[in-house]
Amino acid sequence: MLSERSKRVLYAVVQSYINSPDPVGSRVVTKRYSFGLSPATIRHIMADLEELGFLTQPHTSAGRVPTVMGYRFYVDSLLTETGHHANMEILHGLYRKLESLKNDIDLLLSETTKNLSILSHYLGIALSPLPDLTTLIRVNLLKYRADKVAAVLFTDEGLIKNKVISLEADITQKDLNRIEAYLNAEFSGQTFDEIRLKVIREMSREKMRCDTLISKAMKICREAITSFPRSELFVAGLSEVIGLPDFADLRKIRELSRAIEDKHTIIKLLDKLTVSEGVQIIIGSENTTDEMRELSIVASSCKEGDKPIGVVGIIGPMRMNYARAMYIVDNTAKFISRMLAGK
Amino acid sequence: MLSERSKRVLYAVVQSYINSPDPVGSRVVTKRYSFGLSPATIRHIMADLEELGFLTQPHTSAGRVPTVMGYRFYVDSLLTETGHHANMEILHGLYRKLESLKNDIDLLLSETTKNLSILSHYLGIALSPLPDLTTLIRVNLLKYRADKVAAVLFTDEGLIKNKVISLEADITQKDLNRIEAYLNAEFSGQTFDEIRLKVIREMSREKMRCDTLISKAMKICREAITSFPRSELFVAGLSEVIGLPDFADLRKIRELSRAIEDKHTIIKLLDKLTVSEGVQIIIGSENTTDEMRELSIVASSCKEGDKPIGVVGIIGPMRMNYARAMYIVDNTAKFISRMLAGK
DNA sequence: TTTAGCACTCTCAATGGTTAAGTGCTAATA
DNA sequence: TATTAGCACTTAACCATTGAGAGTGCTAAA
Repeated sequence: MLSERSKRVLYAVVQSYINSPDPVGSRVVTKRYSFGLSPATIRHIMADLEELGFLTQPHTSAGRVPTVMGYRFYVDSLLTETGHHANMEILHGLYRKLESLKNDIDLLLSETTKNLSILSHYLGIALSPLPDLTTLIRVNLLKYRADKVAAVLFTDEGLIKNKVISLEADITQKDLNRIEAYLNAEFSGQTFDEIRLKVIREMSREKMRCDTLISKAMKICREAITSFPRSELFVAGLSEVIGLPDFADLRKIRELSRAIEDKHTIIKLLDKLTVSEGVQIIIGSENTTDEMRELSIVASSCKEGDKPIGVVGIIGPMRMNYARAMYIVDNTAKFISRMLAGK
Repeated sequence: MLSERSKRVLYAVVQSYINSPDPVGSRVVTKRYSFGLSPATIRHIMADLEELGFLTQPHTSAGRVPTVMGYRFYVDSLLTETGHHANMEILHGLYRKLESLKNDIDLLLSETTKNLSILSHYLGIALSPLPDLTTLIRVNLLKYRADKVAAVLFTDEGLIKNKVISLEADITQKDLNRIEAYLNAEFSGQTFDEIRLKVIREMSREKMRCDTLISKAMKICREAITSFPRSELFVAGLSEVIGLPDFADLRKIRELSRAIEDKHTIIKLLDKLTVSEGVQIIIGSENTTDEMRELSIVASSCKEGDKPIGVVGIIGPMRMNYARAMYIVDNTAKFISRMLAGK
C-alpha cells in the first residue's frame, strides 16, 4: 500500500526529526538523504504521507513532523532490523557494578533505573513483580516486644519482606512456633493470591470453631499478606528529562512529575507488559492513559526462567531515540534476567 | 540599632512579598499597612533598610524584595511570637490516618512527606535516623536456600531490616542458631557504630585463632551491618512546587530535582539538624550548599523520649510562608514523636 | 513522472513607542 | 528636624509593526 520510495522518505523524516527537534522540510530530506530527487517531488510524497496520516505540519509553512502512526511505522521497521551492534561498553561497565545487589531485588531495581536514565537520558523505570503471582516459600514468626510479632516472608524471587504485627494478647514464642509450623504446612509453595483466598475462606469458617490457635494464625497471616506491598515502582532521572527540548513547557514537566508521584498510572501501564515477550513499545496516544498521551514507553519484562520477575523500561518524549532506547532496555532486561538466573 | 518603626516596615515588606510575589513598593506599604505616613517617608525608611542589607531591588524602578537577612529578621520575630493558633483540622485528620503505620517507620515517614507537601504546597521531606546511633536489640538468622542466610535485625526504633547474605560454604540451621546466640550475646543492646568497630577489631584477631564458627559469625555480622541502609531520605511533592511562581524558571526546577535525586546533599543538611531542638529554619544562602542557595528549609527532629528518631521538614522557595510552614512542621514532628512514644 | 518557478502563508526576531510603576531628589511645610 | 508633595528619571512590560526566512502548494513545462 505504501510504495518503497514513500517508505524511505517517511523513515528519513522520522529519523531526522528524532535527531533534531525541528520540523523537517523537503529540502533537508533531499540534502541529507540522497534520493536523487528534487524537493518538489519529495513535497509530493510528503503531502501523500500527510494525507495517509503519517505526518503533520505544526503550521502551514513549517516542515513535517511524524504522527503517532509515523513513529509506529518507524519503530516497526526498526524491530524487523537485525540487532544493532552499537558499541556500549559503558552499559556493561555499569551493570557489572550491580552484580553485588543480586540479593536485594528492590535495591537492584532502583539502581537499574538510575542506569537506565543515565544511559538513555530519559526516565528510567522499573516495576517489581506483582505479589499476586509470587509464591511463598516460608514464613518465620519472631517475637518482638511483648505484643508484637515480626513476620518474615520468603518468596521464590529472592525477595524477603518483613512486617510487624501488633496483637491484642500476649503470645509466647512457643505458640508462635506452632503457628509458624502450621502456616508453613498450609501455605508454603502457594502464590499470595491463593493464600489470600484461602485465608478469607478459612476465617469465615473459623468463627464457628473458635479454635484460638488457628484463628490467631489466620489473623497473623492476613495481616502479613494483605499489607504486603503492592508491586513497587522505581523511577529515576527526572532531571535528565527536564532540559530536553520536548519538555520546554512547564506544564508537561508538571504532568510528568504528577504521574511519577501517582505511580498508580504508570504501574497499571507496566503491569500489562509483565507477561509479554521482548521489548514492547507504546507510542503517545496508543496509550489510553491521558497523562501519557504525549509520552512513549519502551519496556521489557525480566524473567527468571519462565517466571516474570519485573519490568524495566524507559519513559521519554514521543520524539525518542527509539533505536537506542530499545537497545538499552533490551540489554538491561536480559542482563537482569541472567543475573537472577544465577549465571 | 533598628528603630521600632523601621522594624515594622521591614516586617510589612516581607509579609507582603510572601503573600504575593510582586516586589513591594512604598505605596502598597502605606495602603495595606496603616502607618499614618506618606509614601515618601516610607521610601526613606526602605532606602535605609536597603543600605543596611535587609532589602534589595530587582531593578531600579521596582519595589523592594527581602534579602536573606530580611527573611531572617522576619523569621526570628516569628519565633518569638506565641504559638499560632491557625485552625488546621485537616492536619489532624491526615495524621489520624497514619496511626496504622506505627509499625513501619519507613512507610510512616514516606506518607508523612506526602502529608507535608499537601499541607504546605512545598516539598515534604523526612529523614530516617542514622544507623550509627540506633541500637541493635536482636538478630535472627534464617536459612534461605542452600548457601544463603537471611539476617533479620531488630532495632530499638521499631525498625526491622533484613538482608540476604551469600556464604561460600553450606551451613546448617543448627550452626546458624549457635552463631545467632553468639551474636546476640555479644552485640545486643549496642549501637551499630559500636558493633561495627568491635567486628573489625575482632576480625583482625580472629585471623590467628581461626575458630571457624566465630569467624563465620563475624563475617555474617559484618555483611549484615555494613550494608545496613544509610539513613534514608523521603521526598514528596515536586509537582506542588512546579507551578509556584518562584519556580517559573526551568533551570531552578532542574536544580531542585537534581538535588532530590542526589539525596546526598539534602541528607547532609538534615543530618546536622537531627540533634537540635524545636523547629529549625535555614534560609537561602545561609545554607552552605550551592544547590540550595535559593531555597529555604524548615525542619524539626522527631524524638522518642530523648532519642532522635528522624527529621521531618519542608523545602520551599525563600519566599516561603514561614509561619504556616513552621506550624505544619512543628505539629507534624510532635505528632510523630507522640505516636512513636506509644501514646 | 519529475521538476522549476512562483505566489502564498506562517513563524520568529527585532524594532520602537507607549504605559505604568516606582524610585530618588529637591524644596516646601509643620 | 522630620515629613511630605511634586517632579524628573529609570525600567520592565506590553503591543503593534515590520522584514527576513523557511516551507508549502500549485501550475506549467520538460
